[in-house]
Amino acid sequence: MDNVVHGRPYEVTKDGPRFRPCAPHGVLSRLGDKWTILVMSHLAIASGHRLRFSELKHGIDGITQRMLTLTLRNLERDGLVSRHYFPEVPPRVEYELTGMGASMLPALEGFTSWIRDNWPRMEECRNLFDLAKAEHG
Amino acid sequence: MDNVVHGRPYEVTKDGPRFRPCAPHGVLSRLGDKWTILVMSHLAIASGHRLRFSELKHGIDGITQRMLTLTLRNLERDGLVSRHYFPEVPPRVEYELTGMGASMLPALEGFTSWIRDNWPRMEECRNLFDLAKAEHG
DNA sequence: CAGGATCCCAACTGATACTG
DNA sequence: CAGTATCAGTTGGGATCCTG
Repeated sequence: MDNVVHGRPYEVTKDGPRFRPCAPHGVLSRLGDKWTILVMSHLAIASGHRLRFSELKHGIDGITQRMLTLTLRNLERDGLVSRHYFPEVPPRVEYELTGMGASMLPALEGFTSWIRDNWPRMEECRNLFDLAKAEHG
Repeated sequence: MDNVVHGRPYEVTKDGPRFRPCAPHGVLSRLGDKWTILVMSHLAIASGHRLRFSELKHGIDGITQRMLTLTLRNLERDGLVSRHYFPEVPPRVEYELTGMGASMLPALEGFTSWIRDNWPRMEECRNLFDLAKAEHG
């Protein structure tokens, strides 16, 4: 009803709370894709939160031209990044975090700092889990 | 070298900072998959942070048995959820947030509250972007 | 009840080649 | 330089059937 957890409303039925897929998943799945966080992090530490295409491409190990383009288009579509095109020869294109994009950084930082703190333990848990699974058969 | 942003170390080269794929992406891609956040949210609001398989299945609209099992196995492997098996007939299995799993909730909540606040604007941006793209050709 | 095993399709990603 | 277009490989997820 008016209940909300993790940004998601849920209804209380006689069988318990019931969620349906909605907003948070869309954003998290975007951030969880292969390159988006790396692009956001790069822009986050850049002066003016602004970099040109080739700087991003060079700074992100292993990204292809195609995937960088797709990632930036998605971020632009979501209003998190703005694209600045300079009709020179050769052309120059700069990408910049928007106000909304920059406003996301503290929340993202909060979350990723939890990850940093807990990552070693998660690795340990995974190893234990895989080990237990391997030996029991 | 010792620079860190979003939980990720990066090295400063003569051409600028350079990241490589690492920890935060793994966690965010897990949370960004189709069902994980829904499962976490459900356990978050459950009494004792604990629910049985069928309660989760019934409470998450559209999830299949297979995907719920896979999602829970991944969470268990990461040490975020623990599995309690009761050898009765018919069998009963309960899933519970671990201490580490519960410790993630505030960070997740911080992030999803940002999403909730900014979601309408993101939707608007998407519509504008799609519209502009459609009319320019 | 909980979940393993299979099959199949859709979506994501990479590699490569081409262009304003 | 900063893209777009195309093709191929891989992965994610749904549907279905079977079992302790």
